[in-house]
Amino acid sequence: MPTILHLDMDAFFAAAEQAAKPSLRGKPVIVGGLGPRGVVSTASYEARVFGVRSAMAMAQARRLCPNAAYLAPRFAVYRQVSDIVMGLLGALSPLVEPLSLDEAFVDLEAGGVPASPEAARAVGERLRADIAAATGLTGSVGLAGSKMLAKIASEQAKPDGLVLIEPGTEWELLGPMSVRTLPGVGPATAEALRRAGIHTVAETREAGEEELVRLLGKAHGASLYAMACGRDDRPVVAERDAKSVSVEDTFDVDLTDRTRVQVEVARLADRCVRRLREAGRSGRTVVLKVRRYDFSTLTRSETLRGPTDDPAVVREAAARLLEGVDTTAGVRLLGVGVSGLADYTQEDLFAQAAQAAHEAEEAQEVTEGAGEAGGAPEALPAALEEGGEDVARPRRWLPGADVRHAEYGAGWVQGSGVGRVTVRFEDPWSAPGRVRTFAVDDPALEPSEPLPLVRPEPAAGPDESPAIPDESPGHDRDQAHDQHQAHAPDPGHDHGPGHDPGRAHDPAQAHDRDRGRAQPLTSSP
DNA sequence: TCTGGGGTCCTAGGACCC
DNA sequence: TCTGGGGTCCTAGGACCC
Repeated sequence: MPTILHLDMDAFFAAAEQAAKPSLRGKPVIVGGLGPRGVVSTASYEARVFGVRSAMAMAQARRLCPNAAYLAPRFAVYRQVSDIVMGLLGALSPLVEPLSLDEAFVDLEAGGVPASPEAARAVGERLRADIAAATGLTGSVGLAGSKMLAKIASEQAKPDGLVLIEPGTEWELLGPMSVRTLPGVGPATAEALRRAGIHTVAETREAGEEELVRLLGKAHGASLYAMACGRDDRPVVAERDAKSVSVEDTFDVDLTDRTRVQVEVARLADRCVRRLREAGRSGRTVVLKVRRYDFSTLTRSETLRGPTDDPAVVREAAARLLEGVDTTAGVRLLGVGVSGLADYTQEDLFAQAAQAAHEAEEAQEVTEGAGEAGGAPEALPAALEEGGEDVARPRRWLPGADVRHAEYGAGWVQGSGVGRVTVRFEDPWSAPGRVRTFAVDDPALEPSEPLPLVRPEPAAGPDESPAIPDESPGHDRDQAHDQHQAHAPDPGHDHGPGHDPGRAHDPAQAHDRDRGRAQPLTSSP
């Protein structure tokens, strides 16, 4: 019986941008890292027509689709939308397993949905309608008796559809499909299977478990055989505790200066600890990751005597690990992680005491003013340094970013370069807006918070409308927009000078691997 | 202008212990 | 005292996923 539902939002990041920016609807939109080493997170269906795909180098995307809008990801927006969607899933069942911001499994049986195809289909269709109403975006739903099949179903449903796999039809359905369809089969496994003459799921079954174990190892071979036979009893697991926390940066230009490498490792250690603390955790194993100029990657790790969330301890461990790594030929990526996580409360007393002493010391330093470079390690200096080296640092206007102009109201950055920034003035509920250009340091222009994609209900009953956090006061501004003539956008070309080379642009990104045919998006509510 | 960032799980060898 | 046989922890690397 189809008791598992898999939801996958369609071209999530790109669709959210199209919903937020009326001038981009129906046009190719590519969201990802905009720097010289960026990759595509999500391409809208209009961009996929040109061959642009997730995980593709941004440089290649620009060659394939030079007229697309190229935007930096706005995670705050995607998280907001995701929270709304996950909330709708939570209403279906207590057993919801999010896989990412835009994807989740739901155990319908645990939610008391009757075990019939009709009931499952009805729930799925209603969910899709609710998502469209609450977010303005479309999602695809797969329904089946297992996680694997539900996911295959949602893939087939894309975009904006629903597919239910009737129990008893799995064997036939799976047989002709590529081995790559099965979870856990990536490029390496597919290649190993290909060399053995195995291309399809049917051929995988025919090979037999023993042969697969011989080819791929015990765990992998056995699970692959089960999957190929349509057997998948993995349960839907609600909330799993994170097992590690890590941060990494790819640099626009390879680092060769040893001191610079050391500085970056210290910064990463601080960022990592900040995230660790936000999660209320501490960890025992510190991991340093180094990707060299030739893309070869190595990790070095050290396990401490007890868990810590002390930035100085992590920084020192990372620095020690770096000592054993030759970086003279150039480093393209550095990362610092912590694993062996424990709850903060399990922090050993000794470390806690040291930590407390440290913080006291540090508080003092801060009050003493611009303390720098002292032998004493300062905790979390990068946190302050990041935005804080204020004064004359020119503002960076990332394509896609929300802005507000004193006179023209809400808009977003279309591009910037040679001392100018181009802004399109429109909001999620307006008609396509007009473009204006300003000096990058125009005081009337300032960064602003994203607006919700769906206009909040004019406060009727507090219980009625979906919860959209409204953190931007005064979003009903004047702004009469020019209806006609939203000329074709052509943003993003000129992210040109004005960015600091040697520094990564958009460290955080995520993925959206859905594939499918092109189809115009209906993103307005 | 080749190849992001944040995770999970598995394997394999050596240390160490019983 | 010639080569045992687990278990567990640690480290390093790799595949895979979104």
